[in-house]
Amino acid sequence: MSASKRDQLVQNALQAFYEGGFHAIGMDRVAKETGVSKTAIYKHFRTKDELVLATLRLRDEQFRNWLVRRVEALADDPADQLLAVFTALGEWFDEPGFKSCMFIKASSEYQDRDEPIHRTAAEHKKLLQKYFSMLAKKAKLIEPDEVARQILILKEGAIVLAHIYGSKTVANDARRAAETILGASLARN
Amino acid sequence: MSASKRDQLVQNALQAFYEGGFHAIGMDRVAKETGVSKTAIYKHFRTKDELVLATLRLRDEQFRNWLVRRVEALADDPADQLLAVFTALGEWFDEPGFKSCMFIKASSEYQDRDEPIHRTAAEHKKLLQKYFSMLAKKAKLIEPDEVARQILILKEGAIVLAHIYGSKTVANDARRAAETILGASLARN
DNA sequence: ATTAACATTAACCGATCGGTTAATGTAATC
DNA sequence: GATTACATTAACCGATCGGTTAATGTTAAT
Repeated sequence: MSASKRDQLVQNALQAFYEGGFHAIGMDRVAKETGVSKTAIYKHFRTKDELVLATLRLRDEQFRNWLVRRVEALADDPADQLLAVFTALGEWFDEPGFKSCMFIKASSEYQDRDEPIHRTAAEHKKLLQKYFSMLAKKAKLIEPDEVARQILILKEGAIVLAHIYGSKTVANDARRAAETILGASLARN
Repeated sequence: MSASKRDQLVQNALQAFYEGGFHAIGMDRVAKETGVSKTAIYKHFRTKDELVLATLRLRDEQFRNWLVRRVEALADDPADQLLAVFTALGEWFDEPGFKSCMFIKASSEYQDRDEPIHRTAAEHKKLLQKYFSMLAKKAKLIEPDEVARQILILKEGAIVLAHIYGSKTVANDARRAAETILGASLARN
């Protein structure tokens, strides 16, 4: 199997797990929906968990790339970019295929914090927090790290609620909350 | 089976699903851990999904009762009560058995919004939102409904992050964000 | 043309899935 | 004491779980 075929397998498995859930989608189903035989899959991944890990690593890269690019397209000023996060989220929520965050779902199904899959989800969130922290520092906020953590909390809450009851206002509510928080952290300057 | 024994079955099943996940815990396992035979379980619940629904209804009642009582014990003023939500959450996060919110996990494993289990999770969140809305109105905030939705977003985000990487500051961060939001909504009065 | 190396297929493994059925135990009614 | 009603047990159902193995292609080097 060529490298690109392996990538396609991971991409298709990612799609299957995202749409169907990790435990609910079996390896036979993965084989069928990716067009790759089970034997071929197990040639590249020793266990299902390793395949799941590969899909999460791909998702991490895809999601953070998408977010950073979309945010940079939406705003120039770092403070505005922190708010643009929620504009981008709102666009994501409106996509027909939106089904919450893959890492929240992964941590829901692999609950133990020392499981590699759970740890991968945690690392993804840490990287997002670092990104927000960098923006908050560039925006010269008083307490950039705390604000970054709060932005992350708003982001995760918005995703969960957008998935649970597809509210059209949730991205907007989160954005306005972020505006208030940023406003308070700027005002003290 | 007496009514109280049925309640015990649901309570034990709730514990098993909360700790192990809905798809990961099979009915044989439920039977073993509740001490009730599978046949006896299926006398009261036609399907596994109906048992899951029963556990969610119980959890909804338990969680909201706990939250309201804890909040009322922590503060008298309605605005302070909205902040006390996050103090209560922090206590919950510190409990050894804490493993995220059962309804977030349910909506992660039963993703389709028209599934009864998913809808039950949505109703739980709606009821919390109503509770926050009532407090916000009693606190005479300018935009009580919007603030209530934002408090809910902060709550869900805090739960997710507390579960994913057990941060000790996440409840505090959310609380301070709520303080800022409430402060802004009071200041305009 | 033969052989060696690699992919792919599909049958198979024991275990478990959600759910049912037949047999056994137990208690109350007659 | 026989009968009825109900609980409980455990064996069982086909399907699917994660994972393996043997057989079959296919390709490339000899």
